[in-house]
Amino acid sequence: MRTFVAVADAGQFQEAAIDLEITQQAVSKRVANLERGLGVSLFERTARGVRLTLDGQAFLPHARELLRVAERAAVSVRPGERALRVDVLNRRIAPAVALQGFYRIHPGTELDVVTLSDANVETAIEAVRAGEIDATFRAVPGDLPAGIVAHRVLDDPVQLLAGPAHPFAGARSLTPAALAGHRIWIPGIKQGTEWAAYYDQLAEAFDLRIDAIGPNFGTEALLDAIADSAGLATLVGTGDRYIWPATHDLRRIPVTGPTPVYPHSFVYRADNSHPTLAALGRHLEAVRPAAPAEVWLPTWARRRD
Amino acid sequence: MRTFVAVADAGQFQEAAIDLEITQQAVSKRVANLERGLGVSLFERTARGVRLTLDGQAFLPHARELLRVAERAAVSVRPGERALRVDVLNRRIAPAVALQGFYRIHPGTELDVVTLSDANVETAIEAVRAGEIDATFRAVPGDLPAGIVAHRVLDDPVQLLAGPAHPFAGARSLTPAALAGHRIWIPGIKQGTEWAAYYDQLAEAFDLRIDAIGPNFGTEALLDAIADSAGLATLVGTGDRYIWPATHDLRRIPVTGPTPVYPHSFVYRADNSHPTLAALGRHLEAVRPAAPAEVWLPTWARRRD
DNA sequence: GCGAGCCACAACCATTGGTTGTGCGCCGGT
DNA sequence: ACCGGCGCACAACCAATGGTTGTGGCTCGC
Repeated sequence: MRTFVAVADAGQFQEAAIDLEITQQAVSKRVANLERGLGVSLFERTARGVRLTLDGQAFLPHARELLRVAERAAVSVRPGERALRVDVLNRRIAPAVALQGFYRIHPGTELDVVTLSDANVETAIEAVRAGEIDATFRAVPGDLPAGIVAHRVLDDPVQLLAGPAHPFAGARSLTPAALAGHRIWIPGIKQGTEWAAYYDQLAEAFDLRIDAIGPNFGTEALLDAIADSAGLATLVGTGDRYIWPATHDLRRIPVTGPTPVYPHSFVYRADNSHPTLAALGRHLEAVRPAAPAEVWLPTWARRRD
Repeated sequence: MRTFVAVADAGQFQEAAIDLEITQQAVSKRVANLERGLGVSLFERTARGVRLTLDGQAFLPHARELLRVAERAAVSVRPGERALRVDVLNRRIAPAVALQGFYRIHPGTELDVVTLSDANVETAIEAVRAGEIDATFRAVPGDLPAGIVAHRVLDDPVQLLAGPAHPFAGARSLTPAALAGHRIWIPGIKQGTEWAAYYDQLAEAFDLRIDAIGPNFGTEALLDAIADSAGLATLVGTGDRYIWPATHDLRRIPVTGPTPVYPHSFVYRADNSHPTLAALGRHLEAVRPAAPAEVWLPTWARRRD
């Protein structure tokens, strides 16, 4: 491909060969192979060099695009000059949606969204410190190491997600206290994470019955189960993006009085000068949702930073 | 790359190997080579298969994009299913600009803009008939073969392009008759083309002195010459896109009373059912410029079709 | 008509990328 | 605790690829 583009630019095999630091015969072979593979002729051979055929002209911009994409792919993993790499707990929760919003406003930005495997807030912060990732969205219960900063950019109100047969299915809103004793499952929760710590404290505060999860068959299975159940519901973030079939007829019921919110912080190294990091930080400030009137937060998050 | 994506999808080398119809060892080698080339590790090897590393996660979307682009590149030259291929006389004149406008409104459309080499209207129409190209923008002086249709989509008013020292440099507009006797060069004109036929008739109608071009050193050289000359000017289309340095201080002077217009037709096969062709046709109708009050057209274009 | 310039073909060889065979580590069942 | 199955990596081997040099034929300009 690179050879094809070089020849198209040079207008002759000879010169392209010099540019590529190979022999003219090698260029000839490469182009012949490419033409054979595509089944069309890309150049008209003339006495003074070559000229693109119609197929060649049509192919050229695609070839250039391919080289661009290949270059970007290589850059995406080259330490030092790589795209901004941001970790999210999973790709369906509010921070991932916020990142998508950022990308929509700044299309073409070099941004890689990843998910650390088997990570909790400590290992994620360690990954930030080590430079493995540029930033992470986490709830931060403890203290931060020196050089790491965190901004509370997304306090996401919790909602009940329930099927049509659930007693609260028709409610406009409900209080956390009203949930006492009801069975609640949380999708994808893992012990030892800050996510679990949050729901542990929430359960304790309002006497909720958040079931320890048995085998995790994935979010789809959970949503299926909720849709069919009169006794089972789940808690999700307002900004989360869970997609379920319309036939499930699931309802989101806001929780107020107080509103439990999940305190997502944007965590990064203070000395990271990646330009996209700064732009993303500004964007997150700008779209920061307004806080509900009366909120419930875990003890470790009550002083807002 | 394909192997990397297959492994990422399958979650293990073994299964990817079956999908790709090669051995597990070959997959292992390919991935190892890719990792060596990139200088990073893409997978964590586990007992039950593999899992993407952070670098792998960042790399994966780029790899998918690369495969998409490669596929599109191959399709672009595959007869029968290829992108709409449209010929323009050159990439700077109004039809090319119109195509760009179409692409801006319909981004991602499979559209290839090409330029037939050494073609005049007859050979271009023959190329349309043969299916080499889907459509061409041409002025059509003669009759069309059966099955080929042409729509006058773009009557482009001619303007004088002159340097600051030219006698008409300060004029707001001028009549074609006023140009009688003045030296005029036309960029890139070739004898035997419909382009030349148009200017031949225009010259005859108003007693213009359109110089047969000597050696053609390209448009840039022509613009340079005009910028410095008091006696030399050129005629360009209103919709043309010629870029020149600001220091040249070139001026476009509208020609009216009557306004010579160049009648670009959109020419294609009536039986071509390419969806993009229909969309492009509709777009061209929609953006069709209003005709000036009093126009001059060559005799063969006076009945508008 | 002839030389210069450029591309294609042929012969040859190093490297690559595939195969088969094998070893090792991890997890799960007995 | 041990054993067996599963899955990846390494080694040896071989065919195919992709480079090289050498040469021939074509076209254009002098």
